[in-house]
Amino acid sequence: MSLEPDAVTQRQDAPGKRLLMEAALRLASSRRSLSSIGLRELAREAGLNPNTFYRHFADVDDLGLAIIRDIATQLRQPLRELRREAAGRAPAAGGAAATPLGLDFARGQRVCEETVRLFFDFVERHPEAFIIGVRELHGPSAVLREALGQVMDDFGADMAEDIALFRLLPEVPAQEVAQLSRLISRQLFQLSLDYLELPEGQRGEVCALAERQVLLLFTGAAVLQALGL
Amino acid sequence: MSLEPDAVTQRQDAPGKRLLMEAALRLASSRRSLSSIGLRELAREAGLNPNTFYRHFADVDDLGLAIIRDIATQLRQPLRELRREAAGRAPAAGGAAATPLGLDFARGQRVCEETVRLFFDFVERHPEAFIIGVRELHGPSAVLREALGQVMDDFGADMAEDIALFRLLPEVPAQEVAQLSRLISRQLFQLSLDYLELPEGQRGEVCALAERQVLLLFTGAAVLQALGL
DNA sequence: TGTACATCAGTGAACGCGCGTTCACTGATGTAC
DNA sequence: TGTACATCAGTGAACGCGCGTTCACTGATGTAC
Repeated sequence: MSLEPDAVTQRQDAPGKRLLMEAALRLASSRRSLSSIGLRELAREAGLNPNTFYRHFADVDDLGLAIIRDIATQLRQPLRELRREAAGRAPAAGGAAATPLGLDFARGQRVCEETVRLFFDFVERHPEAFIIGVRELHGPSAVLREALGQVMDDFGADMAEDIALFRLLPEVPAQEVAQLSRLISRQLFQLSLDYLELPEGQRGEVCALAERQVLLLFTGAAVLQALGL
Repeated sequence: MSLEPDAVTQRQDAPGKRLLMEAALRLASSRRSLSSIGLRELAREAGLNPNTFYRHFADVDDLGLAIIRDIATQLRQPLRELRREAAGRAPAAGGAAATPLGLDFARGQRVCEETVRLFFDFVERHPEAFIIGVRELHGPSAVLREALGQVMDDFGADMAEDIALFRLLPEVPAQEVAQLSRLISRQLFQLSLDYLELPEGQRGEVCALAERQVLLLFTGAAVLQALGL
């Protein structure tokens, strides 16, 4: 079950296939959208014959799907581990006195901070993946949009599972947590682009903004639930 | 000051320029991203000679900017009016008893519902504008991204101004309201794509989800403020 | 162990086509006198 | 009021180029017997 993150699709692939996917990653993140990459442009970037493309992919959408699957596999498991690491480092509060509205604010805040910070560290190490992911989520190809929507929802589902596991929102029903997680997941992905666009020095601001927003959403969900709305 | 929404740039423009912009709107929303539209493809769609493009625009980004300016002008004022209409229809609660945490929940909820519903009605009448807006916000052209980011922030600033005007978050400082408004503004634009992608029957769900999210954010902001975090 | 054959990633030349861009032109509208 | 000229949106032909796709080929690897 737990293979090395980048081994699943890549190790057994032909070198040319890998070269093409890496070239597409490079081109799509810096210059253009995935669907508008030219086949010859791609081959040039990969240092291969234009024709080689057809040995591995039916068309550009096919390549896009392969890349998305690859990215999703590379990101999903590490992101879970990040979250569990963060939750593990922020122990639960002692008494019920510290938990108004059934919310352990201090712990929630610490987990948010930790997770968000680790998330953006991770963004910094995989810029292309995030640029392409967010861009194609609203891109012109319906096939890729759908695939990426699914990936995002999977991330959201993971997050919801962890929120339940660590009892971060004990009073809130599962379906609400799921919606909240999807919203946070998408929002963090959006912010990852802002993060990458800024120069080194100002990235901390995006991080702080994200922490604040996540805390805001957790609080809102807990309070609305407590008020029975 | 208050010109007709679509008169500002269009009435004085040459017919060919209008035809080209409308053709680009049609193509970019249905098929491709703005920056990947071919100049001849565009001319064909507009029923004009390919050459005519150069009479009005320097390059494709130039056309994109013109379209964005046009869209922003068409949307901004009507959106404000929508919000004021909604706020006007939801009168303030009577006593302080109904306003725990300094929040008039009943009124806030009604204003959210009304505004969000009117917003999605509006989305339904201008689908191309929203599709292009959100797509290019994360598209490959840095020039267009920047221009659209500015537009979104302007929308957010309008919203913040109205929140202050109608005293929907009286306890929350202006800067927090501004951040909250930007977040809501972006989130609603994102959701507008989901809305448009669904068939008629399921669109209500997106609307309900949006209402819930906006309420969640308002609540979170008010509570965090009240708790002094 | 050796030989014959199949598989398959990658090559290189060639095709027809649509692209962006240029040029010189037309014809309508506005303006000077 | 009429004539001459300038402006400018839109036209049509032509250019060279890079594109996607095809074909027949090579050479390495694996496999059957």
